[in-house]
Amino acid sequence: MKEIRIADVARLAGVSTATVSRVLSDPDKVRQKTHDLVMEAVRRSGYTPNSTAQKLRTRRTMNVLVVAPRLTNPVFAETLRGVDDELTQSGYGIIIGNLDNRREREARYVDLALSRQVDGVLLLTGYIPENGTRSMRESGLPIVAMCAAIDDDMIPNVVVQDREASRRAVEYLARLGHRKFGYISGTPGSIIESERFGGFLEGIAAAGLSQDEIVRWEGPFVFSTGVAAAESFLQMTERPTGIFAACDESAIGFIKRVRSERVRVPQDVSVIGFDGIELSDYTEPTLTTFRQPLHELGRAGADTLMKLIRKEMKPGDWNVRLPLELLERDTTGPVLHKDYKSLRRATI
Amino acid sequence: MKEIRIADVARLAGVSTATVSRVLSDPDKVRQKTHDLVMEAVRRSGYTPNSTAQKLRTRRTMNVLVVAPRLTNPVFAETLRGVDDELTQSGYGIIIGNLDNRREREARYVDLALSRQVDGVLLLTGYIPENGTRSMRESGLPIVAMCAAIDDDMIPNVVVQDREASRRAVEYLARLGHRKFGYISGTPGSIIESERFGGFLEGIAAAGLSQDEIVRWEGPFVFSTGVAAAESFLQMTERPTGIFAACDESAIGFIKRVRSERVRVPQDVSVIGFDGIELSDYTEPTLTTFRQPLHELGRAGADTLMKLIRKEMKPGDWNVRLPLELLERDTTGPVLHKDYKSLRRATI
DNA sequence: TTGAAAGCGCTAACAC
DNA sequence: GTGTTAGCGCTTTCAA
Repeated sequence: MKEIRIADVARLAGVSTATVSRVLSDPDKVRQKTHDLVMEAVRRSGYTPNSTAQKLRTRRTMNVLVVAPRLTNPVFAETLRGVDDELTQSGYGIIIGNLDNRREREARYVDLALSRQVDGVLLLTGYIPENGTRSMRESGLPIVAMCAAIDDDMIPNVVVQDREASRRAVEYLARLGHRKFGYISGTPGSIIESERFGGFLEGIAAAGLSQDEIVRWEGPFVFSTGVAAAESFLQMTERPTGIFAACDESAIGFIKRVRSERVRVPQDVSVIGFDGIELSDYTEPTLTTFRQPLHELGRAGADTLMKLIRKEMKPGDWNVRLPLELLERDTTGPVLHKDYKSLRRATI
Repeated sequence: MKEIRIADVARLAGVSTATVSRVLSDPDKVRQKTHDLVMEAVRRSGYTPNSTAQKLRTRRTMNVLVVAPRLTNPVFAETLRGVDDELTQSGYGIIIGNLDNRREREARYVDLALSRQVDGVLLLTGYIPENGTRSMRESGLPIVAMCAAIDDDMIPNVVVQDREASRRAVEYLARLGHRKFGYISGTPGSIIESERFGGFLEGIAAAGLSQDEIVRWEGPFVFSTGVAAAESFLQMTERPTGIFAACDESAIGFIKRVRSERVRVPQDVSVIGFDGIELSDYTEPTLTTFRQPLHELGRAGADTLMKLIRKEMKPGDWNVRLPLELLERDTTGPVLHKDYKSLRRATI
């Protein structure tokens, strides 16, 4: 089976290759009669343009690279859908750069950018990938950061207000009368974790509290981190009454564990999560949390990249910071001092 | 920032473009001194070859398309890792075609193949994708089917022996004395389901039993299908003693539900699953099941495609059928008629 | 409205 | 060992 080239179609239709090309890319530039003639030839021959040749000639690949730490993470998956929606609309394809949490896999995608297999890059990593020698930045391609701000004039940030929301979480608990706080962390060292913890501390300071008053439990962004935090919590004699978990999974883990020891939520302890995953609305009691606008984030990031690629904006032109929505549900409530003390006697 | 081309490097090193190309692709063909000279120029200029131009010239994209029904399915995820291992070794990249269970998404990937953006295709779909007008087959690209056999001389099958294993499952239960069987299906209409049910029926026939003796519960490949099957099972007066579930998830759902009604596994009912997912070894009791050689499947499929691309084999040359391994664990055992009857009186 | 021709950046014959 | 040169298949001036 021989490859069909544009010249074959041109010959079949009795026109030049230029005309065939015009019919396929901009039909209005061609007489109706010619158009029909060419389309018939295309159909008869089963011609599809060779995309590599198109790319070389137009110097556009119509592909965008999306680099993510780990695909199975539902947060990234949902963001990716937003990206997909926007990009598909603009006729762009997506090449997924899945790091699978291993930094050595970055090199591959740096090379992809350097060798111009994509027209732009969306970073869900929080940092700029490197291949040992060179950074993706050197590709000169438009890049948009979509997971924590990257401090680089050439890279617009389209992010969620993690820090602000974390601060608001503390304010919210403080307004309910809470004075003693617990913080369940996410993956130590990750950008998201440090943003959220930073916001949490800001909230503590704003409430006029000392950092000595808080308890911090460390662990990755998973259910069991919350369970471990709960174990520690249950051992304490002076328990915090307001718990902020850096992700819903650990909030849910925490609640499940303390409830099994007859600690009441929210009467004895208020818990607020982060992310607004689907499950948070199905738990008993339903989880108070911040909903991340992931789909919007995906769309906004992709939209920004499109503008950058089309040179409709310059990198410094704007930084988007999307707000999170507080979902006031049933795991938070006012402090009830008496109940809390009697409970402590009963369960310790 | 101007693009650096091979001519720039050539000028910088004082050699021809052909020499630069040789240094980069086949260093042995060039004198050591020239090699060093060129490499220095490459480093100084920060040159990376334009991959689109390479592709057009060599007529190879060094990319393979992998089409999968749904990425979040752990079965596909694990197969994909095997594919990745093999392909990376050969210097090939992967373009993931995720259908997300929506057939209309096929078109995109058919076009990808037709426009020659890949050198070959790995199908985890069980059928050949189409775009409404044309089939991926018309691309003329090498294709390998890795999920149920596709009956096409041009497409080698590298598959797992679903049918045989299902038959063996029944044989195994029959050997333990079971005569009354239940079948918990997977997604109705899917190729995998029909293969497994087909094998199950073969086993029933081979055991000299009638199809009237069996109970079949329908539902997708998920946990809740097993739970629903269990509800139905619990209502029965003449319960089957041997249950074959078309996937581990539903086997686990079934077991969990019946155990909560004091039905003992395996004393009252034997259950055998399919796939050998990680969880199957963590349940209580541990699940008897067939382990799918997913990683090997991925490697074998990718290896076959590589051979096809390199023209080291013709499509009809071989069809691989990988056997599944029976993991005899704790949810299967001999029939105990007496216990079973007394139990029935107690729980109904 | 259409055609001729140049050239995107690279590799691989072929010649030296 | 190295250079010269002819394309890979397409789009896009430019001229008619």
